[in-house]
Amino acid sequence: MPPAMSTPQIIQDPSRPATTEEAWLTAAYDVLTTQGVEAVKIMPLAKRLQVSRTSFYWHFKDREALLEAMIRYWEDKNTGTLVARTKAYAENVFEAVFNLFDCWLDPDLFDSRLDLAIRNWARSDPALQLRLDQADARRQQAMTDMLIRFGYDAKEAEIRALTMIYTQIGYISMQVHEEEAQRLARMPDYMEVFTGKRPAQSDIDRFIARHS
Amino acid sequence: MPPAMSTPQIIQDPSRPATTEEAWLTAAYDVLTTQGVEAVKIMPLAKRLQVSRTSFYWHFKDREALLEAMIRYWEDKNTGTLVARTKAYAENVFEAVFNLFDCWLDPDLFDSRLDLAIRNWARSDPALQLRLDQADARRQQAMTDMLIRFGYDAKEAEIRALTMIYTQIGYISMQVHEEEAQRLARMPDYMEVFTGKRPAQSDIDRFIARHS
DNA sequence: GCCCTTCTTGACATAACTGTCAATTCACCA
DNA sequence: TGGTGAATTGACAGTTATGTCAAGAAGGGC
Repeated sequence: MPPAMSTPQIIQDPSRPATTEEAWLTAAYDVLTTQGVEAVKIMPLAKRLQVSRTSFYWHFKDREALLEAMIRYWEDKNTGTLVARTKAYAENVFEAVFNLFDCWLDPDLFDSRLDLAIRNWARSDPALQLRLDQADARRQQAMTDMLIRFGYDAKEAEIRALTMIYTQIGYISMQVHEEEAQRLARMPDYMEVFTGKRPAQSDIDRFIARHS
Repeated sequence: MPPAMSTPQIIQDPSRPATTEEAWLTAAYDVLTTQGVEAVKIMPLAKRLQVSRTSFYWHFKDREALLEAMIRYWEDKNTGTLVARTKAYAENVFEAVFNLFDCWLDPDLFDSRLDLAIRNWARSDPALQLRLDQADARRQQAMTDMLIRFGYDAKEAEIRALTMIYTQIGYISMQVHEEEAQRLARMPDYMEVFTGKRPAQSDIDRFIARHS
């Protein structure tokens, strides 16, 4: 396996990729998130990178290996951060859910485009679907546990966790294009729907403040 | 344009397709909903149908035309039914939202697999994305109006409508596989999250009754 | 029986993609 | 300067898809 497969963090590097290998990875990431797996083809990527198509095979065994690198990156990143977020310090349920909302707003915490791409891809790849199901189960458990910690009974916590998850995925899936400000402004209302309670103005202010 | 393009209802016909043209349509529909547009290719479809690949071109101008038929079918069906459902008779908001839940439970009312497929497809097809955005706007408006009719103020109605839409799409997108019974059992809890109020037992009973 | 419309087919032309391999370039360093 | 390993390349071989066309089958009406 090529070295970069275990450290595909490069993908997020804002600077222009340093090595050709990184260039292949970022290009693949780009196409994967905008057009789906089917569009991740060596020939077009080579054209875009202004590089010989066959040089790809020096860095990666085959197309499969490139795609595997994408999955690794996703696994390392998305679910991990989300689950960690449910365990972050919070004085009340509003603070806890606002912590989750951060993932919604900050691309560094949760890569929603990639999440969607992986999801679509998994639909025609049973092995990937399995990994995805496991990731989803972890996310759901973590969110349910969080709500239970703040006093919801198990059944209600589960439904509310599911609502949050589905809403997030639905939002991503629908490719909503809201103004940043509007999105932020709506958060307190979502909060009320998700928790069933109205947050204190101080909770809202703290949340808004850290996103400005 | 081939005749069937304006009447692709055949897709839902439970019986084995009568004509070859219908066979192409149902096969395309099948692949589209399970594997995505990219997988809708003439050659594999021909293989599956045990028919010559080239006979396709007698029925349809080209691959494009087949895909257009899929879009037409989706447009004719999904948004139309959903919007109609928001206008159905209801004595209170619970009854109204339960009417919407019907779409969730009854594949005849709303084809969620197709909806998801169209959504993914639209990500790499700007023209389709436009049509999809219009459909989404219609759905959202209809649901918001419904909630306003039952006493929610405009802003709250909008957020609650969005939550319902995102939850639905998220549920579809995540390919959840719940037992029919569990799914049904959870509906009253979702109801409470979505409306912010607890439904009367009679509303629940009426809903459960019509899904047995 | 014959024709005409409907539908199906195989041969042909073309394009895009994948992967292998041996030859070549490049950059560094001893 | 010359050698060595890292990286790149073009030619080759193979697969899968698209679409055109002219020839052929199937089945009814006269």
